[in-house]
Amino acid sequence: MLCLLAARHVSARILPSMATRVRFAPSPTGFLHIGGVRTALMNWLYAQQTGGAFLVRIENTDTSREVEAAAERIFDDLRWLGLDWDEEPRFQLDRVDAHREAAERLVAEDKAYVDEGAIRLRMPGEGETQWTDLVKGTLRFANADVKQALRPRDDPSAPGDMVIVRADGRPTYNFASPHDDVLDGITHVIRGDDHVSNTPKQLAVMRALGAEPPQYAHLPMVFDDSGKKLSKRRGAASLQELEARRNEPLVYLEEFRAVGYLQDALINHLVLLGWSPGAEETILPLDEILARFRLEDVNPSPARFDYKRLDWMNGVYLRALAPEEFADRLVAYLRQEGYEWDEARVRETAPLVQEKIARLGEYPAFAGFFFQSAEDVPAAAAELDGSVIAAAIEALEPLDEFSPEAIEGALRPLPERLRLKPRDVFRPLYTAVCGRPTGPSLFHSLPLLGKEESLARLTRAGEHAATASADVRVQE
RNA sequence: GCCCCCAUCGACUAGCGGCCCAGGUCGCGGCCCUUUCAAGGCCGUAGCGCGGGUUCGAAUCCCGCUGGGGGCACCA
Repeated sequence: MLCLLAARHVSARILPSMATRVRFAPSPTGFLHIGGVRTALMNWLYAQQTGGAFLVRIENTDTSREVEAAAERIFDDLRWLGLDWDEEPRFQLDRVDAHREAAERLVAEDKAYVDEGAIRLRMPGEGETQWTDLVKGTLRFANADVKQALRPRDDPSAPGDMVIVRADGRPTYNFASPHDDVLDGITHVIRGDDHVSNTPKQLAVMRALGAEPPQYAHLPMVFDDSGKKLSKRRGAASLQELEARRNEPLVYLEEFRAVGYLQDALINHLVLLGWSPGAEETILPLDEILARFRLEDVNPSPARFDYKRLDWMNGVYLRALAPEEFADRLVAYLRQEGYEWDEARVRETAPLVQEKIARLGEYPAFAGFFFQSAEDVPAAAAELDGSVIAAAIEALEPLDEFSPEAIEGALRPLPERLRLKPRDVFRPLYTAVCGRPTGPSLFHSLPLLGKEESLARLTRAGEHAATASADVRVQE
């Protein structure tokens, strides 16, 4: 038992010395899916750990402006996450000629044949195809079953040989992909679970090509909250757009970016989907992940994407940032999201919100009142309390120095004086100043607004409170 | 329909035959702290899908069932 354990770890260390090459191969359809991001991450981690190369291959079927744009977005997403790749990204379509020639060679060797203009690979009808998957262990398929699956359901007399080049000359995915892997010298194919049943077909291609097959690692799927596969849907790339339909779960990396998650938190959360360091730790900075991640330890069962846990984790990372770093991130984030707010003011207010928000995207709603004038701050009458506000005005009015300490000295005694709970005093005040019952420390926010503006807001809110209660009385 | 995979608290997981009347984290509940809200502290909640084996002993090994998922094209 002991030596078995040892062997497992030894093999993981020895294999890498043979210059591993892995690849992430997204298709350029729309946005980069978060499940794909995890696949990319695990490929990248493996390459980093083994000193190998991480390649990106765009599996495009055509070359259009859309493909170009989608590829560019994928590169941008990977760069944003810090998953930098080696060598120039490949485009599958750039190698159609090579694929076609390889297929023709197979025909010449009688390993494939032409059928109604298409080229089909002769598939073995007996025996089985098996491989040792790095995460799933030994996987085996009866060759007869593989063939059977290749026949259309309504045509049991079909040959059951895989088309590798279509009649129109375009190579098929299950031929192009393994051939690309051969051409790129890929040693480890790390990809989603949904490719398991493609693997025997691709191994058949490898075999026919006379190539040494790579190691395979099939990562379990990522499900959404409801336990279904994270589905593709219309992507949204801006905070406003996402807020408009906030009940939809995020699925694309751009969406996670748009609501203000940090790279480190996202990576930390993603790597914990299907893998655990074994020890009782949850917060793992990248260097820690790099030191401890083992592809062999990824567990084979599917995982749900836990949004609440991500929020918690993002908050942890946000709070751990040095204040200047936090401000930098916030400024960059707001700029990216199109807020043209005064940078100096954002920086001033940043320390007041750092401990309060879990995502950078919460800032506009939480601290937007700093960028509004008294008239624009919404007056939520229900939360207001005229007498409390009047007392606050009275306490603040005489202050010469409008400092946090002075304000605290003036407001802190209010609950006791009014014989109210602190909560019943401060919620109305927050509402008056921030437009909602919660916000960053009043003592620190008011000096930033200035005495005049602060009193203006309180006064205005006081009037609202008065008319509101008058309305109520009239109705009664 | 056929093939393949998976199965520990609500979620992510630790567990590799005795150290487990199952541990950690999120969530949820309570209490404390508190200028609102958070954050923080403390306490609590809750799980080995079912049935058979194997074994002195099983969450851990084997078989079956059930449940979930993935895949079955001249799509990628």
